[in-house]
Amino acid sequence: MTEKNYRTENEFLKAYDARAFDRPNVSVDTVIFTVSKGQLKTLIMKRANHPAQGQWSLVGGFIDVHNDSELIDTAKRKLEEKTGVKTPYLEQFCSFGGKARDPRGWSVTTVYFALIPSEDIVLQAGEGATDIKWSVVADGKVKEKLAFDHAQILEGCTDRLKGKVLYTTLPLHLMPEEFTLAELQKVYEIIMGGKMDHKSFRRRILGADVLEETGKMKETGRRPAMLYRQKEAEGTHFFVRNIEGAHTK
Amino acid sequence: MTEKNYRTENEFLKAYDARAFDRPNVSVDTVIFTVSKGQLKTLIMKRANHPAQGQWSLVGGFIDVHNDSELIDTAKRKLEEKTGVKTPYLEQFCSFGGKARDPRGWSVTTVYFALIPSEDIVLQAGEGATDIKWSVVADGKVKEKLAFDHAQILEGCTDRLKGKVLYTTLPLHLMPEEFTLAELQKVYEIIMGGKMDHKSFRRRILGADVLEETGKMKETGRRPAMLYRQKEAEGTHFFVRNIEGAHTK
DNA sequence: TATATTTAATGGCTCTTAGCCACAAATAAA
DNA sequence: TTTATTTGTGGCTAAGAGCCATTAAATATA
Repeated sequence: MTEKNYRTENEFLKAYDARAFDRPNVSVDTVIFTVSKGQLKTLIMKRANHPAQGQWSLVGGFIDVHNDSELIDTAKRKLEEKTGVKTPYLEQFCSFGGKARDPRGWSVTTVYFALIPSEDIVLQAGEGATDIKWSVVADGKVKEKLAFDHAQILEGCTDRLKGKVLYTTLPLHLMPEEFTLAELQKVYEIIMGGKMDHKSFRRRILGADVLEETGKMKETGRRPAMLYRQKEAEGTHFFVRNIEGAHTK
Repeated sequence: MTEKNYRTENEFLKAYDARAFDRPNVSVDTVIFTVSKGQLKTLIMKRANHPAQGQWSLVGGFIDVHNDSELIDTAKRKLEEKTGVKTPYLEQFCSFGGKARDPRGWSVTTVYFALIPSEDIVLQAGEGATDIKWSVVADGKVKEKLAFDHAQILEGCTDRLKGKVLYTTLPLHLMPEEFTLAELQKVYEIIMGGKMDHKSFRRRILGADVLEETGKMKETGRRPAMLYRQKEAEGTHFFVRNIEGAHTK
């Protein structure tokens, strides 16, 4: 970094000038997924300020070096600010960095994705946004034009989600407290974009031993269905075999 | 970001001061894996400068905002500088960021991992390092104490590699131009840390259709073995079913 | 009341592929 | 010629996904 020789590390740190070198901007963006009314949706906001003022973008912002201790804290802070949700499923997706992705110059964004159930969410535009809304994700895209490289980010994130649905129980994080197996299967199918055999699905999910019966039945007008809930302290289950056919990437 | 109102984006960008806000340091670190003499190894360097002067660390460095266009360029630049390898398998692993991981303050590092065949590598300590060497990775750890949070990074990266070996053909990137199936199986076993049935292995790899026979045989002192090479333009193959038993994370 | 319709849940088959183990083939050394 | 060692194949079992028919429980309708 610097060629000057310091005797001790403390001496070096004392003389260290954090602004002596050009460094990229660093932000955290979060692709917030939910499933409601039979559709996969993601949260987008209309930017209040330059650059890309007035354009739709993912939810994100700069790291607050004084209040955030880790990258995920920035993601949690922004997510709670917009949705009020404090304990979502949050997974780091990937980081994007380059000189061309933001007109302000070299920038890096670390992207997380969140899965939240759709019920009881009250959106708040809050700081930096003039509007905020759920937008339907179809084929990895929303109909709105997104600022910066956010369309590409969304597409990558959707691919990751679609991939993981084939061998994990991630969709459980999109479900309300109690749900039927048919409802869960529907969420799988919405994300995958295809039908699943219901016998295979039941065998698979029940075999994973991540659900427990509530004992209650859901009255649907036809034969009632058992209501399940996720077992306490069961993490995401990874299956050793994928649903459906092979996929080579 | 700023509350002041600019009429146009150009006006805003003209007035934009890249150093007006505290921003984290951004670096790229690469966990460079190879397999040689029956062991998984990673490249570590001895730091020439403060902080953590004289300690071993992963290969990495700051982004050169004037010469690197994207994150991966920083990784490639550092990798070529140390090993001379220009076209390795490079995959982004994860980013680590926080206020405590570097004594200079808030920092973010995007970690890549590289897989390179062990032959013909000439190491060069180069800038910022007084020494560089391959160190054996056992159980996700090297015997040297690593600077910053690099031990944790190495462990995470090794887990990712071990996980992917169960359902991909990633180990092909660790092989020389021509190799036998027994040699490839050995590399799988070294990474997994366990034995595989050779019939299953052959069936799996040959069924993936990623290899072609060279026609040449390797004379090993016993029955000669067919030499294979990777098929041109075949990417990493993803199997729909894992090797070995289930793993829940 | 009897029947049709719809959704929930189960039974039972096939097919793919990993695990296992025996055996044949090719080579060098004894 | 025999033995040891490594390469490579054959053939079986087991797990679990795909497929499809059947039964069960509710409502709607004739």
